[in-house]
This record gives sequence, C-alpha cells and structure tokens, in this order.
Amino acid sequence: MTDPQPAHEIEAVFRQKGIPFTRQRRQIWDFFAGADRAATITEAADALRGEGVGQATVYRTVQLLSDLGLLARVQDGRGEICFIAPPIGHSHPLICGVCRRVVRFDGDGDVAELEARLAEATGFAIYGHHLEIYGICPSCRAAKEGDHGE
Amino acid sequence: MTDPQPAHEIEAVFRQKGIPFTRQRRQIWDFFAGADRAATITEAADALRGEGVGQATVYRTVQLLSDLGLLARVQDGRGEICFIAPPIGHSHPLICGVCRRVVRFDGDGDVAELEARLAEATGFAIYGHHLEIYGICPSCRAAKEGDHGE
DNA sequence: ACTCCAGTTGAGAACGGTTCTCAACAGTGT
DNA sequence: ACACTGTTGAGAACCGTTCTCAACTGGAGT
Ligand SMILES: [Mn+2]
Ligand SMILES: [Mn+2]
Ligand SMILES: [Zn+2]
Ligand SMILES: [Zn+2]
Repeated sequence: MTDPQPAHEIEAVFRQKGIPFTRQRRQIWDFFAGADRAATITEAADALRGEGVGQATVYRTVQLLSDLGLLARVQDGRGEICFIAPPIGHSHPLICGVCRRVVRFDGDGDVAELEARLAEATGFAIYGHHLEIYGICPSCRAAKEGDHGE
Repeated sequence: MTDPQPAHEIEAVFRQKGIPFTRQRRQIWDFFAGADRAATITEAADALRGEGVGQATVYRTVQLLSDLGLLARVQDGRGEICFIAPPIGHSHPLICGVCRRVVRFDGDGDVAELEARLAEATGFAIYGHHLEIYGICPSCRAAKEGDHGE
C-alpha cells in the first residue's frame, strides 16, 4: 500500500486515454517511482540526461503525469518544489526535512469533519485540500545525534 | 481573530530584534496585510513600483517577513506561489480557487491526533505541517451560476 | 512493405522570474 | 560634523522553464 504503481499499470492508464506511453515517459516514470524520496524536476533531468531523455521532455512529462494525477507536487524543508509518485489511491506525504524521504499516509478521515464544518461556516464549496506533514526521519535523527554539536 | 496584525505590531517585532522597520518594509507589509486574498510577489512589486519601492526590495522583504513567520506561503488553484499575512496566532487558509480570497481557520485540533499516530507508527520527529483547503467562495459560485454555460 | 500522418522528441534559442552588484542613501551613535 | 552599519534600487546577470521547429516515431490504412 505504500509502493508506487509499476510502469505497466501506468501504461494501462495511458493506453486507456489513447496517449502513447513512450520509452522516455517510462524512464521518467521509473525515475520518480523508483525513488523513495521527493525529487525535483532538475534532478530528474540531470539523472536522465545521459540516458537519452531531453530536458524539454522531462518538463513536459512531469506536467503530463501531474495532470493525470500520477505525480504529486510537494515541497521539501527548504521550500523546494519536488515531485513524488504516490501509491495507488489517495494519500498524503510525511516528508523528512533533511533527506526528503517520504512516507505516505491517509489523513482524509481527520480532514473530512473539518471540511464539513468549514463548508457550513463559510459557504465555500470545498473541492480539495493539500496536507503535508514534516518531520525528521529516524536515520536522519540518528545522524544528527551522532553529530557532535547541537 | 481573522484580521491581520496592524503595522505597528509588526514594527514592534522588528524593533525587538533590532531590525529597522523602514518605509519600504511598512509599505510591503501593508500591501499583503491590506489584501483579503493571496497575492504573488510579482503582484506586490507591480503595485508598489510607482510608490517608490524597488523590486529587489520586495523580494528581500518578502523573504525577511517569511523568515520571521509574518508571511505565509500558499499556492492558488493553478499552483501559483502566493503570500498572505496571517492573523495573530496559528491558522490555516481556506482559499478560493477562482479569486484567491482567503478565510483563515484553526485546524490543529484535527491534525494533532493524526500527527501523534504518525510519530508513533513511523518514528519521525514531527515538527510541522502544511494544510490548505481549496474551495469556491460564495460570490464566485454565484458568478459561475450566472454564467450561461457549464 | 510502403505511405501517410498525427503526435513526440530534443538541441538550442528565447523568455521571464529571481538574485546579484555596487554605488547612493538613511539612520544611529559619538 | 563624522564615521559606521545596514538598506535601497537600477540594471545586469543568472538560471530554471518554456518555446521553436526540424527530425523522428509508431500506428493505421492500402
Ligand atoms: Mn486527502
Ligand atoms: Mn497548523
Ligand atoms: Zn531523513
Ligand atoms: Zn472566489
């Protein structure tokens, strides 16, 4: 439940919509799906530069995957915009502010009541939310304590 | 409780830290505090261009105010990065995806239990969160229905 | 197999938001 | 008045992102 969708399932989504799933698109998907932490577009472009994927294609494909709901945009501890391949279904990221490792969770139960109260109180028609939680992962905590100094 | 802090209270924060509260910094604060909706840095720079505030100063000051926790970064319906002057105390934004009007609320009660569960389950040391809720405000909804078409 | 064709790709140019430079300026203390 | 420190802003530089357009790809039709 925390593993991202394999490429062949993504390919099915593409086919169903009549969108070609090219070699480059697979490589870009694999880059994000294979990472256990959030990555920036620049990092993806750099990693795939030597693999026969142009940077324009990386930008275009990240945009495409985001539009299809197959990539989620988050921000790391320093406010950098990163992307992650979410697992099947709806979830939210718990992000390590140091190494950007991501653990997904489902927090909708907690937010649903809140949204109902807000809709009632404000008259807004609520259509979405954005919830990220930040922390320091166990291994980064250990590394920090090993660090002599604060 | 939903009004932003007046400039003289901000000035007190600056003084207490020994940071000059210049004319330009006041103008930039007033721009964000006076708006009832999220605004981009570019919009602030454009609005203050003729008022004797350079764009470099706008960027520097938004950075400074954010560092001091006096401005919050959010994103609008199209993913644009905007800033808002939060009211006294901790809160979260409910943002209209059409006009970017912002209503603040306190959702920490709902998130606290979730965070405790996550800390327990993952071993992360949680230090913060980012929660935004998106909707369409009553007036934009009315405008949309008045619109003939979907 | 050959052609057709709409969609995709990538090198490089263009673009535009953000940051940097540095000389002028403002404020404070002596 | 003077020195000193921090701020400001016009313009240049920077760099991440988007655009251009010719070459390419792959599927459909014949
Ligand atoms: Mn959710
Ligand atoms: Mn909160
Ligand atoms: Zn970590
Ligand atoms: Zn609205």
